Amino acid sequence: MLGTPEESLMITVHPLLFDIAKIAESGQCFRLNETAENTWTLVALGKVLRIVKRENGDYDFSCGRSEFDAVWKHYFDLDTDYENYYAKIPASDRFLTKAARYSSGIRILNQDPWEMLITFIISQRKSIPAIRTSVEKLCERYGNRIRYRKEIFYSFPSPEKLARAGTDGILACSVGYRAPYLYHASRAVFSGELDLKRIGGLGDGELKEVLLSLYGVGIKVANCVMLFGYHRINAFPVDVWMERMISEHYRGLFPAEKYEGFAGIVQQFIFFYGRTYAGTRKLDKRAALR
DNA sequence: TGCCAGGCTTCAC
DNA sequence: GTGAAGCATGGC
Repeated sequence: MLGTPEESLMITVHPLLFDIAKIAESGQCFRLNETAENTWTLVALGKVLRIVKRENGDYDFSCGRSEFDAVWKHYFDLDTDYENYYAKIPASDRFLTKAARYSSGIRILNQDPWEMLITFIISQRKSIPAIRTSVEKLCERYGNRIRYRKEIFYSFPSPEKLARAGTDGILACSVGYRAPYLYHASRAVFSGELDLKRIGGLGDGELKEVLLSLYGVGIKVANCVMLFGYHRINAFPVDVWMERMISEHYRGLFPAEKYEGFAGIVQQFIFFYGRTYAGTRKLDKRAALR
């Protein structure tokens, strides 16, 4: 029996400074999961992509060259030379140097602004595993079915689907008090009152202003949407982990102006380092005190 | 079982 | 303008 086209397509690449495991755990995307040893499955842009990491560092992407070049190369930000960013971190900042080294391979993905808006409204006061759960419920309930290698996945729901779901429908996805926020955003986009493509043409300041005008979107969520949905790499989201790191290592004041133009990338290094490495140590300490 | 989580809106003052 | 209270619910 002949396989489907998707089964027969594969491309092998070896991007520099690219680590899919770290990206999956970096807190910027919630639908990239390690589904088997050295194998990750991504649902994004209405597609399913499987990525396998080989022992020699090569990556197999389950798509053809044309799709890789047209879609995924940009999605994973593979045209950007991250070496430039690492080079700009002064050795005098030992903490940031360590965090950047630890986070080496993370890239800021080019994700869908609509998905980022909804996902990061959900994210407030939720842990990353809990965000994944809510997002997945939302997709299963209101997304489109995608059949891939005999498995069923679900695309991210459209603004129309969520707007028609209403607050009660959205509430069934474990989003709690955020349901009205999600409903309002969905209505705004579906009605055309908020044109996510058009605002992509605005400058950073104006873009942030528009995002902040949405019910349920504050400074943190606006910065996340800017960084992860509009690739405004100077956006600098500060959550409880960032506050913790800044408090511990910068006496409460991070010199973001030193990293003008790419502060968001530096932020991602600190966040990832804080939440995984330093965060684990913190948990270990707690366990030791019990 | 209780605490915490990629925060925001509302309401006193 | 500023600070505190209240908010739903899953994961550990």
